[in-house]
Amino acid sequence: MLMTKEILRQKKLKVTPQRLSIFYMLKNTTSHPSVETIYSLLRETHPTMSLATVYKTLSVLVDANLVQQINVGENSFRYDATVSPHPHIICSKCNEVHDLHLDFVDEFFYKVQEETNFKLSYQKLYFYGICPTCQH
Amino acid sequence: MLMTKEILRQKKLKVTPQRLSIFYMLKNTTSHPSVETIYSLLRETHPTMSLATVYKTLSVLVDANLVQQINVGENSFRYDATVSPHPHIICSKCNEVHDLHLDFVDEFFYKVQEETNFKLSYQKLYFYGICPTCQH
DNA sequence: ATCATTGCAAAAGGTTTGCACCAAA
DNA sequence: TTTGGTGCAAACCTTTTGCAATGAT
Repeated sequence: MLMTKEILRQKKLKVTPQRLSIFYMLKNTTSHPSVETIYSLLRETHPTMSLATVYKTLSVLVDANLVQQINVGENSFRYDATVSPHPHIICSKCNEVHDLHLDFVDEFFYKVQEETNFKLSYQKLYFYGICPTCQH
Repeated sequence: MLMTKEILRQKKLKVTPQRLSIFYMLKNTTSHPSVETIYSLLRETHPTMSLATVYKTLSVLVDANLVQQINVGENSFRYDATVSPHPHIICSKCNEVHDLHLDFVDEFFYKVQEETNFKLSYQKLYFYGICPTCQH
């Protein structure tokens, strides 16, 4: 919990219980939750927290580059406290979203930059299929 | 125009002026328009077409695999009549979305499949940066 | 003639905003 | 004490839905 507080201070963000709890929860899940999911889970421990606060807090965390927003093809966003540019893989059956850490991603990034003459800043890579568990 | 009609017939979709015009326009643009853009452009030539029809038609075309839906991080979808799984590159300044045709994409796809044991069906790859024109 | 598609309006998400109150610094 | 965050409700925007009228086969 201390760590979380310090990171917020470092970014010159006011430290509030709401911000702490949202950021802390995102750092401790691999499920890439949506706003609705974050809200319902935190309601259990923070009954007064409003949906608007969740939205506002996430926006602040994204702007501070502490959290990234992803869109996997649903009509809502999901959030990920791992901000390094890593690909995501989505199971079309159970709809779970997993992080991928692949060593050849950077190489790919630079190849694209070279071929296009864009000045690239980041990438979002999504892979869709059936996960090993759901294949049975 | 004949081509468009035939493709719809082939997919056993009823051929209507609305479907023809939406599909035809998507096949003849590289701008990856949103529903709103498609609707306003087509209103000029088809004043009675409704927004709901644009949504329903796009849904039909996506299901028939004649059009793909992409989400580039906006809170709305864009549409692309090139259905082969190619990456997109987005300029963060002018917000234009371009197709990328890279020979090493397939290789990348199979590498991910091998490493993850997923049975992959498709991928969505987005690159973000500043385009050559906007760099000046 | 049949049955799917269209257009309209209403409803349903998801997200944003304005403002009074409250809490962090 | 000041500044900015929170919570509530209303508004907004994109997308979906129900249904009667219309059009494609």
